[in-house]
Amino acid sequence: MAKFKLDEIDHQILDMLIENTRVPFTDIAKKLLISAGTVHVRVKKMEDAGIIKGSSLTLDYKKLGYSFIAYVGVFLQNTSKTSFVLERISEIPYVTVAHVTTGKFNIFCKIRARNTEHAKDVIFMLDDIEGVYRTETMISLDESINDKKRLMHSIFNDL
Amino acid sequence: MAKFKLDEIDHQILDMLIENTRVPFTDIAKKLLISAGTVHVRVKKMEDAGIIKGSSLTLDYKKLGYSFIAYVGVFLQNTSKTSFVLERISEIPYVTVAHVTTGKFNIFCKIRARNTEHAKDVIFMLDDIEGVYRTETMISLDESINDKKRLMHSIFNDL
DNA sequence: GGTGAAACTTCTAATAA
DNA sequence: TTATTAGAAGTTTCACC
Repeated sequence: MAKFKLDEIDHQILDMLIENTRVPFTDIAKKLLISAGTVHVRVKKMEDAGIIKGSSLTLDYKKLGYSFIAYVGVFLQNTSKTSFVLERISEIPYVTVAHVTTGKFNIFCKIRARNTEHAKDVIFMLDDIEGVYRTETMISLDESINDKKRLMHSIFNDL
Repeated sequence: MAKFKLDEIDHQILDMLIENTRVPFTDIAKKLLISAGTVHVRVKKMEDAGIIKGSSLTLDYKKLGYSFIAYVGVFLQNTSKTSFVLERISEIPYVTVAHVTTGKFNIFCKIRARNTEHAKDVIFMLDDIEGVYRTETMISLDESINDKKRLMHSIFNDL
């Protein structure tokens, strides 16, 4: 995968859009002392290059009654069953991310649930998948998410 | 934390915005057979209630040269050092998420790096934090992210 | 609550530099 | 590559259901 060449202006545009995707291009233009047309062209270019894959809302799941987060490590009976199990896992909506990993576990996933009871149900669903030997759960007591902008700054300085 | 009451229309609006935050309100209105003004008011209400916390871009980190993902479990010498260590961890931009967890590890984090070499540097940074006893790394070979919309549908059906 | 229309702002594509 | 510009499109407010 080739590295895409971002210049300082692209970087600044991304910076503003990372914080709020609906910020008007005219505002970005004003801040960067360029025209809104230029912002438009640059964003389009980054979209076409696939750097910007899309945009999404950040929701408060706690306010929706889903305050429980856990990570579940999955041990398989046999690694040849990996893709089958991944498929089954992807059918569970409460699993938000799944990884095939090296190290202790074969598959590693993050789940989001209403409460302990509900999480138990979800973990049982995972345990019940054919090919799963056993699972190990880590309950999150507190989640802190690092600023995406910070990472982007480091990435930009590396390029 | 009180659960917020979303009705079918709010849900549909969220659904469209989750997929693309820049979809025009007029498009949403057309699809849901309501006025653009109503969409506007509803979105504002969800923002005010804090359900919608913000919006952000989905970036292709691989294309930016950052294809390495790992999870790192952190063992502390003493749990009283948790907040101090979390502070230090939050200063490392390559750590994207950190959790305080029950179970095997005291702290659990996700890192994103350029490559194995770079990841090693990041893990050494974690190891070097005062109060960290040792760490355990799981390298992600493959990440699959479940559709946010699927989770929202389940949440909506639960409410 | 919702609507429709007016006033205002922003987007976008073509043209020019 | 960037700026300008003008018509198209979107947002937001408000008087009225």
